[in-house]
Amino acid sequence: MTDPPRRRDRAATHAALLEAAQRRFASEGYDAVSVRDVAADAGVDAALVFRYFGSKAGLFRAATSPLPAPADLADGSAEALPGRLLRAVVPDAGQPVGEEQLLALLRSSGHAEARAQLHRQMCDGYVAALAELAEEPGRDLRAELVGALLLGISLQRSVVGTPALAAASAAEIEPLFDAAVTALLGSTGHGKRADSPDSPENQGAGQ
Amino acid sequence: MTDPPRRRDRAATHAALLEAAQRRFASEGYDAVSVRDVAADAGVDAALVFRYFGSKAGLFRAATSPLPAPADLADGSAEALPGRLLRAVVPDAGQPVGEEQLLALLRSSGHAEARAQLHRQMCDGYVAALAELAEEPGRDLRAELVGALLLGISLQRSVVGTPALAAASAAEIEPLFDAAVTALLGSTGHGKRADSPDSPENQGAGQ
DNA sequence: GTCTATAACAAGATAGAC
DNA sequence: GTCTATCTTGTTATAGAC
Repeated sequence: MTDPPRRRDRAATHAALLEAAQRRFASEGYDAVSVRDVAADAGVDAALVFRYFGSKAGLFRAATSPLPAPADLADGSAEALPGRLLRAVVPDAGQPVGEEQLLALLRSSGHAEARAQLHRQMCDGYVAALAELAEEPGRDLRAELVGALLLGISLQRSVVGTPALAAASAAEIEPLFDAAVTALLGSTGHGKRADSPDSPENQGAGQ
Repeated sequence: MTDPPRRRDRAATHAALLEAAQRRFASEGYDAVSVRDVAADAGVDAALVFRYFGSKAGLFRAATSPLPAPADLADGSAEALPGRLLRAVVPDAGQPVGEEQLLALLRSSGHAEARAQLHRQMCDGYVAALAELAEEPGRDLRAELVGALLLGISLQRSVVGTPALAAASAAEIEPLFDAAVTALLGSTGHGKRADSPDSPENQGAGQ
């Protein structure tokens, strides 16, 4: 779909296959897309998939492993982290970051492998970083609830398609999102605000 | 899987097929389960599926349409609605309400039909009821964000499997959830609490 | 020698004929 | 209700172009 069918370039074919797989898996899920589909999208033959990725499962693994780097979310000021997370989920410039990979994993969550990867990425990445900001008691629970909100926002926008959320920009969502995150991370229902100088800026992500 | 293989009862066969389909579609998604699978679970032949439901798609439609009644969520006091929603998503008695249907729809969301049904159920049911409680400006956006939180909680528990949320009971989650809902529904970031006697108890669900 | 396409295989799917 | 035709799937072996 990118070039005339003849393209004798190992790297380019590999990349085209991977990109096509990311799009297909994200929009249709693992089972609904055949290796012939992604090969056709990439403009090459299906046999190439096995030559470069070993199997369909290998292709899926390669297409879904580069989830949005959790390291990028950990650096920077701690108080601004929720905002960074929000912009990662609802990009302003229209540039999707890891939305496709997340969708691919979710739509393929009937498979244990996809579920395991989703679990790892979520727990070790997002939730661990958020737990640094949460207060006791229930630090982990608080962090996971913020993660749930982010996950829900992403899903509402991409698959459920609720009108207001799908049309809203990050700037419009941010005030509400911030208030909710503050309520979830702070003391139980006391309406604690983020401007309290707690400064938990140690970013060790201690598991 | 329920009875000896011979059972000449139209209604019982129909019900057994439907129940098996709900479980299978929820745990594996539309594409991963074959009509043979659900027929075997129901203890009948695969051809019966086509006799009773017309096609595989018809079976899926029948298995996913009875989402948790949105009417049950609309009656009762308006302030208690978030709590009712939470208990619908994380049941105390271990009895999943509409979780299976939600999972089935999500795992099959690569198909436009499943996505459309998900959209309808979400928008016309949950979000419409929640919008009654939200303040301006951004009433719809506020309601959809609460819906996103609920959706995310359900997903974290069932597919992602984040530890704290999966192990928590509704009673443990409720204080945090309530604080977040209050923040989302109330005025922008002013930390408005639910105990304000706004009393929007008109339950007309005027679409 | 390396990259790509053709062709064929076994297994399993849906669906319709009996 | 059973059986079976037809199609699609993932995958491999083989042959062809650069």
